[in-house]
Amino acid sequence: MLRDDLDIMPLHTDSERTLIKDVYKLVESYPRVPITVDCVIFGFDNNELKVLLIRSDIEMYKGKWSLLGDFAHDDEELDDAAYRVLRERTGMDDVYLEQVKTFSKPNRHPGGRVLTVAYCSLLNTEHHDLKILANELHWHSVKKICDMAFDHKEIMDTCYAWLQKRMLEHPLGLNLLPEKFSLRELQNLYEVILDIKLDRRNFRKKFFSMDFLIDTGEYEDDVPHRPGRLYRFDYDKYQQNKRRWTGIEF
Amino acid sequence: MLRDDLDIMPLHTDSERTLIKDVYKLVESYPRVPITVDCVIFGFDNNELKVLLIRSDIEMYKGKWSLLGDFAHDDEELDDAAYRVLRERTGMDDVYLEQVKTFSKPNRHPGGRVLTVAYCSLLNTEHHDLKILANELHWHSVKKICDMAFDHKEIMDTCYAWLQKRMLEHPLGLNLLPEKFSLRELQNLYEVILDIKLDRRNFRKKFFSMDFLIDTGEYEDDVPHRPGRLYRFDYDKYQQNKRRWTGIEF
DNA sequence: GCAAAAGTGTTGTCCTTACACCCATGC
DNA sequence: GCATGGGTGTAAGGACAACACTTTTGC
Repeated sequence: MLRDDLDIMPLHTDSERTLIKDVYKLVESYPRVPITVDCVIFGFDNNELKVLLIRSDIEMYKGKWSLLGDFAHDDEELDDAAYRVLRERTGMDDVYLEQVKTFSKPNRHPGGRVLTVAYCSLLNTEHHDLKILANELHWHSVKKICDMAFDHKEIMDTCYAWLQKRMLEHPLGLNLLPEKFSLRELQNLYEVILDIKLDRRNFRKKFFSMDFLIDTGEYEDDVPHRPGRLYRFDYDKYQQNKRRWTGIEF
Repeated sequence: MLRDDLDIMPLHTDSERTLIKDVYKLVESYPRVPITVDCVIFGFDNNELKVLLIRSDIEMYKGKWSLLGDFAHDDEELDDAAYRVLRERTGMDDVYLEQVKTFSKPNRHPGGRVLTVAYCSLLNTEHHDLKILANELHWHSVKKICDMAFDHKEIMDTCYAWLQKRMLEHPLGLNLLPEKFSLRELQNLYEVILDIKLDRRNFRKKFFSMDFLIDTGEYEDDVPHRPGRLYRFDYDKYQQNKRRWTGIEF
């Protein structure tokens, strides 16, 4: 077929068109828009999925809760901006972070058009208790929160749905648990986030067959019943077997 | 636990903080960035996955191929901007279009910082032959294309990977076929895009069991062998059963 | 000793895979 | 009549779901 040849077609028509030489001038002619990043930072505590929020400092949203965000600095890649927000607010480096979606409704910000790029972050609440009381920064139950500033509820809902889907494809949830965890904790995590009930025996079988849990030999402490074994996530083994991993199905 | 009470916590500290009253001034203080949308428009023709490209009109990318894109107009939502680009270039409304990812490397555009939001679009090449010859707009084999302007190769690769994954979750591929298609065409589509080989009988069984193909009663024409039946996609039935749909696995 | 959760195996069912032969059409 | 792909059914194996009892610890 003729079309197959297009990739090596000579540049016969370039000379007929006017090419743009001054790319700076070109870019200058584009309209410009303020850009922010907003981080939906999930944590898991007390058998609930939590999200880290701050009180909005905008008068018209007085009392409402807001995602952690900031505008993107000049020449700052958006991933870096999101990491910066995380670092500034939680003091944590090295957390799970992924871009989810860009929100662009013209009236989503009352002060004029502002685009925002939503990021989803997962972290273990135990490591971050120290800074929580400053700045009205608090963990909120994802299920209960409803009154949020801007379109932040919509952004949070989008990220939650994204997380639910994503958790079935990768063992992301482990980012929400402490380094050592029991299988019960792991199962609770899946049950709560996916809002389903699972059979304990089948759940154990499934995860053991995936073969990336390391038995630490240690046991739970401070539980009013028989303590369970504690496991660690074998990140290397997961990376190796990643190709074979096709996801979880419940 | 105490944290459960946070959602109904009184606004005791609001009075101590300075609230922002002038939101316009706030937004004005943000740095502004030019935003574009880029559409990765896939088509399926001659048993190949194709992508619709235009010759770059920027001198330093002379001869290279470029995605179809444009800057976002003032107060234009990005989805609308992407639709506008599609409409202007292909004359088609009502095509599949979805936001994929935002690209923000500071040096991705030689004329200065420009963010771009990538969209993936799927359309049936048969309907768009008319406008293809204008403007150096052409369909290119996704596998063969390599020399592209800006970071458009990376964007295309990202959208292609996204499509591969997404096709297993939803019957997206049907957007790439004509309204009436044979099962052989459908299987070719999956085999080519996912780069796998499938058993013909099992493929048929799988799709019939999904129960959203309507037998038109018509048959292929112009084939040098026994003609196959033609089917249509039952969009309504798919919508109804969407909840039960958990994806395809090969 | 009692309450509460940990830990463990088996069976049936369903879904997936592998595989071979006849049929309709164009030439 | 022959080449090409269309159309169909079955059997074996593997994955998943359902299910109950014993063990260990705290109190």
